[in-house]
Amino acid sequence: MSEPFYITTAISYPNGPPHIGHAYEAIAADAIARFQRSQGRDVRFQTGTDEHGLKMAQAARAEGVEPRPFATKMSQLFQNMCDALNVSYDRFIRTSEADNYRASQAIWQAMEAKGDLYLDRYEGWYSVRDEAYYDESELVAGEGAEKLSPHGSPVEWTVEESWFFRLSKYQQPLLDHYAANPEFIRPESRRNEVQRFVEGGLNDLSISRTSFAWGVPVPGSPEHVMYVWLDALTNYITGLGYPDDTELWRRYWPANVHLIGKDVVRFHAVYWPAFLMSAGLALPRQVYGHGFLLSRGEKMSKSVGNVVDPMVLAERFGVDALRYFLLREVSFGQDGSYSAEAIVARANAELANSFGNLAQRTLSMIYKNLDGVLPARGDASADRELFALVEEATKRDVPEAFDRFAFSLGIEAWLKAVFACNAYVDTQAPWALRKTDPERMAAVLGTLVVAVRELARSIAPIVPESADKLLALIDSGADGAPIAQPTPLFPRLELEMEPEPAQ
RNA sequence: GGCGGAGUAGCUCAGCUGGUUAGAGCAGCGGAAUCAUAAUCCGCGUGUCGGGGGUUCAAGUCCCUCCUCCGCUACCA
Repeated sequence: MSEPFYITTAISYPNGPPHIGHAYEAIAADAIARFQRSQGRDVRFQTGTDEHGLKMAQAARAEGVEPRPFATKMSQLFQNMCDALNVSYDRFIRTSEADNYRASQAIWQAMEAKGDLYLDRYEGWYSVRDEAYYDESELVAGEGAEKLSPHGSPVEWTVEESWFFRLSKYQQPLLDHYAANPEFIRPESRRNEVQRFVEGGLNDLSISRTSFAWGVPVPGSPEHVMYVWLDALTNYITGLGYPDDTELWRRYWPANVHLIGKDVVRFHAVYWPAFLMSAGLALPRQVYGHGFLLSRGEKMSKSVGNVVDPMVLAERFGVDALRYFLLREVSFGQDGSYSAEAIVARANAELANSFGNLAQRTLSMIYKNLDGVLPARGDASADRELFALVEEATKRDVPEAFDRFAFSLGIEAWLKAVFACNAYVDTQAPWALRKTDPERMAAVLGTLVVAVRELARSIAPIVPESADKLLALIDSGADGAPIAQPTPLFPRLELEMEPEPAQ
């Protein structure tokens, strides 16, 4: 049986519709999942929505509905997005599902049994909007005598009975784990940040709330619901059947990678492993904090009005063009920038012109000059050279890069092979051979079709729909049957004038 | 304030433990070709490697310092 590979995205908080950042993470995770499958790994891929907490309850109230139906409606938007973007998840999990309640309560009880939970009073300046308590010293002055959080939101003095988790107890164990597992937090820069943070000392963590009811009830304390991050993080093991000793659980835990945004690194690299240690469970092998997507170099926010709906982009440019752009343009792990011009430029130059046209000119010549029957590959030195080059890219460079999530480097290596194929077409000039040496023409086209097939397989994790379509056409001629007339794989995109963004 | 990262051709960036004339892609300019989605191929880069100082036979690559930007984090009040 092949080696298991469990990958998760962060689960999205659906108090608003999905934006391009959600799409980016889902697409990246999907590319990893598809790539690992192509390498023969037994992949399990989970994504979903994180639906509890005060902000969801408030968003529901603002629409005059109960939290649960509201969450159901919003969650559906995220699942629709994943489906539209060809995100090949095995499970789309919702933290409000019954099995997540059971798993969250089970991990709670395991932590409690360990003696790591205690009841205390929590008091301080609480910001509803930030969903966080602040120290007096962190507050800033607003208009008049008003006190505001560091983010400028109103705060009020709140006293709450709360369950606490002895996070402080895990400071050293966490540091030991980071030291023993250098790959636990990636990229390197995030690892350093987390390490400094933990070295600075950890306070115990308040992990229950009594001020609202939309959450997982705390076992034995029905007036408490769990801190939203606790049941959110639990989703990663809920999806495998925890607390039951299931086949999924034994096979896929610990996860190979939690793919997350850099903003939630602390929850995944500090709190989550501490919870797991407390509950006596294995820790994930890696937490990878990717960068943010910026709009023309600027942060996206509702107030600036530059928030991008991924579904609109997918519709306008095509799912594969969008997927390709995001993984090609952005150096994974770092922040990256998006613009319509950049998508059009990349998609046209690399997908439509370089690769799409290579496939089209190759298959079109076969269709027109060889009655659509795929010829055998050639064995001249030029053919062998091209092969060696394509193999080097598709069998070595691309997989090596994709394996460590270096998508843009992998795609670059892939492109080099595509360029080489186009150069080969030009120097071999099969259209001239048609008259002078038809046999050689067939050999050249045979060489090309094999190369194109390899290239399509290699890029399939990034642009699955187009690659599969091309592979299906080529494979339809595997047994000597004539292939159908090829049609362009990637459309050339137009950059239409768009109205000024709404202010 | 502390810690960390970044500042290299018009644009996006590679440049590991210091060593021949500092690289790639895009854009731009010139040429070739015409099978193909007017797509492709070939050729062309004299850049103060953020500023200054230093170590060294030799520094983009190490040290000091300054400037700018970003991330994490703290404190003052």
